Amino acid sequence: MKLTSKGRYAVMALADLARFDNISPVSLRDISLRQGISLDYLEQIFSKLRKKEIVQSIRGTQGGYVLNKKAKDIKLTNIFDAVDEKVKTVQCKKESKKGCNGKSTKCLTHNLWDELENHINNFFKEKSLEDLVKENIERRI
Amino acid sequence: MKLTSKGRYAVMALADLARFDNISPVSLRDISLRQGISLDYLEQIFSKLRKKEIVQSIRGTQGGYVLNKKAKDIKLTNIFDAVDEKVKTVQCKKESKKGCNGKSTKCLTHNLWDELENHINNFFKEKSLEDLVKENIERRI
DNA sequence: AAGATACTTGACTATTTTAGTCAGGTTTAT
DNA sequence: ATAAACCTGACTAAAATAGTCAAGTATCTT
Ligand code: FES
Ligand code: FES
Repeated sequence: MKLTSKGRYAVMALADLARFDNISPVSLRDISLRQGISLDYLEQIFSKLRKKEIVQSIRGTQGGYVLNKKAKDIKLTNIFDAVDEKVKTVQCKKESKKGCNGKSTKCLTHNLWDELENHINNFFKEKSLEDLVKENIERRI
Repeated sequence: MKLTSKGRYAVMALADLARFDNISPVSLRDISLRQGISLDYLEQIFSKLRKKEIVQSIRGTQGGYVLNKKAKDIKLTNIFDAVDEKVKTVQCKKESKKGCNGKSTKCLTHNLWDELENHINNFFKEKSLEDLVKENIERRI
């Protein structure tokens, strides 16, 4: 069970963005250099973030991206949702009555994995981008 | 972020095993049929579980596997450990002082992912095989 | 108006990981 | 003897991931 780069980079890039976007738009090039993430890959990620209205783009020279909401209103859930980083623990389709083994009842572990999924998602629902930025400022002092 | 089959099957198979192993050894063939898991794959998994002393094997006709500890002393952590299903959220090497971006300090999100890793592992540390068996018995009533 | 910067889009590909399969064993109860 | 079941290691197909690449378009600065 591991976190993929897409999710990791999305949060990392937004954490970087959130520190400066009140001054001026932040270009992906800068984020790429500061965070060591491929520019082309960042573009894919920000395209999704923009479509889900987490960031706003400003084209042209001196352009870049800015947050589209307050940092405290952007939860990790929203970010992960936007870039399709999903938590998947059960194997079956949740809506279906059928189990993952093809049988007509849910398997022995279905409830367990469902609990796990909720457990993980709770973490993402609680944490906001603001929490992350604050923590980094404190560390720096 | 998703759970892999290896971890899922390991727990599923042990949950099945735990229900009957007090009567007689449970053969992988039976588990394979009941849970719909490939026999060959189960053998790989149980080889690891045996090496980590979670199950004990009994060879020959009428053989099979039995738990090597009490169900309440087998935590999900132990199972996942045995089959190398690890939770990996940070990208860097934890021991190292270096960050995942190659720089000399940890990245902006390192602490966040570390928290997440602990959050998930706590779930695995608390849940035992006994919990799982009990839950299934209750559901059945 | 020109040039540079930076966003936009979609297709393509290499690498890695996962999820098995396969072929050949060995042990032991009956 | 023979069948049931464990044991081992190597091999492979499929899927997912993590990018790259190419060809744009918009806007600011000079
Ligand atoms: S995970 Fe849902 S039935 Fe097995
Ligand atoms: S995850 Fe550890 S430094 Fe980025």
